[in-house]
Amino acid sequence: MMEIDENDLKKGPWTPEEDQKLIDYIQKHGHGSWRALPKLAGLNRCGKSCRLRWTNYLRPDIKRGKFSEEEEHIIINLHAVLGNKWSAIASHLPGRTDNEIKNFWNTHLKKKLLQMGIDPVTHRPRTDLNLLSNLPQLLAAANLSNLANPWVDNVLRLQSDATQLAKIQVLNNIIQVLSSASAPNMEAINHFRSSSIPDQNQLYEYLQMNAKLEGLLVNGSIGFPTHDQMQSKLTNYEANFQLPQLSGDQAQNIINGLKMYTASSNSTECVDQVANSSYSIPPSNVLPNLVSASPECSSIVSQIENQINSNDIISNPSSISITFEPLGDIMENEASDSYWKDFIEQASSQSWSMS
DNA sequence: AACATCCACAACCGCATCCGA
DNA sequence: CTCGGATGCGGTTGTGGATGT
Repeated sequence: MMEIDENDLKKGPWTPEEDQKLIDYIQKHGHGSWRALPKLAGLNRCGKSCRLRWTNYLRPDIKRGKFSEEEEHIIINLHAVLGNKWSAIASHLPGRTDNEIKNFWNTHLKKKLLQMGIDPVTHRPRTDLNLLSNLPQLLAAANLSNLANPWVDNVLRLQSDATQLAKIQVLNNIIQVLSSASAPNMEAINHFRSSSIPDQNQLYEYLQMNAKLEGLLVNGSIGFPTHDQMQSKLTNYEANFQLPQLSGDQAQNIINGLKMYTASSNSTECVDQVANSSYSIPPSNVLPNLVSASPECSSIVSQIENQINSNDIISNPSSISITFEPLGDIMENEASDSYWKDFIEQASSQSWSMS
């Protein structure tokens, strides 16, 4: 119920009378200093409470009511790019507040994605979840083509070599864990960055490829792509992307990074399994070499641009939802601000349906 | 009808960031 | 430069209505 704090300021739900006082005052005088406003407006509230009530509820330009399907898709796409940056997402949805979007996400969209078998944090198929405990089962699952996730299952069916895909998947997962936005381990990531990996650009390439695959898996219709759709996408995908070759040193670094990452989470056994398993790292004779490494950030940017502009491969904003630090640096770089602004504009207008 | 549980959402809290003196 | 107040942000909580038993 209504509560009064130690300064005799009211908390909790606003009454219509309070709302009216706030509206009247702001319409006459503007809000000015929020701290000073309550006294001037005759409200027994703190300034913060007034600001929140105004910006989230009383502001005249607020759009109320249900989110449209289009808004829903925009939110999902932007979330894939921006994560829980609610205010940034809100800035692309006129009339919607960050609070409203956040609530909508937590109450509706998260569940919806989960039901679709997509991890709402990573926007990846949920087979990535529980990675560390699932690793030993992954290969067997791939060989049986019996994964619970329909997207992955589809892809696996289409692969001539399910084992190879399992290897890709494992490496995906390792990198995903190391770069996870939900639980970043800076020590491990920095290890990755500063250690003796010969060419980090190969990892960038790999992540992009990974993102492409993710795009194939996650994007498209809400509902499962048909066999023909998957076949066609995969054909394009395979024609355009190749996997990086990782040397033994690189592999060891990944394992070291993973060890550091998991050292704090009682998963050392799993790490050892990864380290010792025959399928944890793609050997060079299984995975094709990189055609070319792209040494410059601008190259990555242009590749992403091509990706956005290309019609042949699904261009899903979530395909850039990589939180691996070096890419994060690019996103932080002021020089590329305008690029990202453009990108986000495009992302927010991406068509959701598979064409 | 009464009670319990679930669910959606407004509002709060604590921390981060901004900005002017 | 740095300090402190103002504002913004994201996570979380509390409340009330809806639904289930």
